Amino acid sequence: MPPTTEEKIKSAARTVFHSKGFAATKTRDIAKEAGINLALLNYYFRSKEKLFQIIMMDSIHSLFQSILPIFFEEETNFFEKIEKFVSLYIEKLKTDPEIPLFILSELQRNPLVILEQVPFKEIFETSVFHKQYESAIEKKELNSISYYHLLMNLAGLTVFPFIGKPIFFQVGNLTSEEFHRLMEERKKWIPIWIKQMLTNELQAS
Amino acid sequence: MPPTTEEKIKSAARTVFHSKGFAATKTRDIAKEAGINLALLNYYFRSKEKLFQIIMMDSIHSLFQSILPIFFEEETNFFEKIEKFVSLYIEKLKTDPEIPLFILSELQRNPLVILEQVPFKEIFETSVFHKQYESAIEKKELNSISYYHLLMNLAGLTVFPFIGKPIFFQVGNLTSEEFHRLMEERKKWIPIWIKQMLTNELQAS
DNA sequence: GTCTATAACGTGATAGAC
DNA sequence: GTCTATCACGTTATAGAC
Repeated sequence: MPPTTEEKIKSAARTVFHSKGFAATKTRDIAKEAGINLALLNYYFRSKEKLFQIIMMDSIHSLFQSILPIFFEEETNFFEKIEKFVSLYIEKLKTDPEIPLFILSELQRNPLVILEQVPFKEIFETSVFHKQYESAIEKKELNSISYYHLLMNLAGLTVFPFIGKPIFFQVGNLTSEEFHRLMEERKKWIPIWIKQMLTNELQAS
Repeated sequence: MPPTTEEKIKSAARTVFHSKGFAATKTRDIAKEAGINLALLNYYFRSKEKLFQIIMMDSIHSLFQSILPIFFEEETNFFEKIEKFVSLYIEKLKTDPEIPLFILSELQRNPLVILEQVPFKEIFETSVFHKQYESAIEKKELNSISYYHLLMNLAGLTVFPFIGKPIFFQVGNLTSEEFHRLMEERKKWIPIWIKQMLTNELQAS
């Protein structure tokens, strides 16, 4: 079944918006990428703004839908959740590496539209993951480090390599294959590093 | 001494470019922010593009000039350099939190202009920091983890909280004061975490 | 150096034929 | 549904008075 015109436009819009952002994207670029006429874009989506909102919501959804259930699982423990999250997220970012920077860039310029629609807060506060963390802290099984530090470390270690990719490529003449190999290694390392942070004796200097 | 007109324009341009990026910035916004007439912008800087290049080079310079010398010091050891870097960088990012996202966003859309002018590669390959790392690996004082992992972890842990700030604020109703307190804590924790990664027994699962 | 007025152009969107 | 042609507007940049 060949893609419909609507799908061709959405797919082209995703590509162009992801790489250039809203302001730098011309509707003509999208039409050209989709191999259709400019007028069709407005016929199907009314305006550039409407089309963008759809792509943005799709992008957020595609980035979070796969990993959210992990944090709400009852049958896995705290560190198993971290392992699953890191593996799945790196896998996702290997195929769509531009999405985080896309979201974060547009977020700075238009916070409300995005943040209002994504219940980050509820997600993290009410998750089983959060409960397991609090419980482990209370039982002194884990070092008492702020939950925010944990989230920042998890996100920073997992996502940042993809955001800073062009710089790392420049620093090391890294090829795409080498980069992917490094990301595969990180699937194993990041959970180990996180576990160390939370369980080892921490000697403040 | 009051700021010259040229300085007022540059300062306004920095503010607006940093928050909106090149494409979304209108020269009228800059003129208004600077409290001057639109024509003056072209009188002093010829074009929006030229003005942007100046701001971009300034931003890169301001983000790297303070931390680069650290990596080339002869008198400090490997872990002392990490401590100094983290402290200085977080301090810098507390006053200019938008610069990393600004650079990374524009980088994706226009890699050459930026990467050509910043010798990241030389910086890291020829640094004393890199030599100390290689030497410690050879003497088996450190776990043999790729240098890229080290750079990614260092950058991810330090910079990512500032890039993802709006999300963390949403997740936790974090106030600006609490965020700054967390960043102060990270000045101490990040070097410790990095040291653990490099020196502790790492049990692969 | 600084301003007002305006030229030149690009872009989002629509009208209307097919 | 899809196209060509065109409108309406905003934006960058400049001309020219002061």
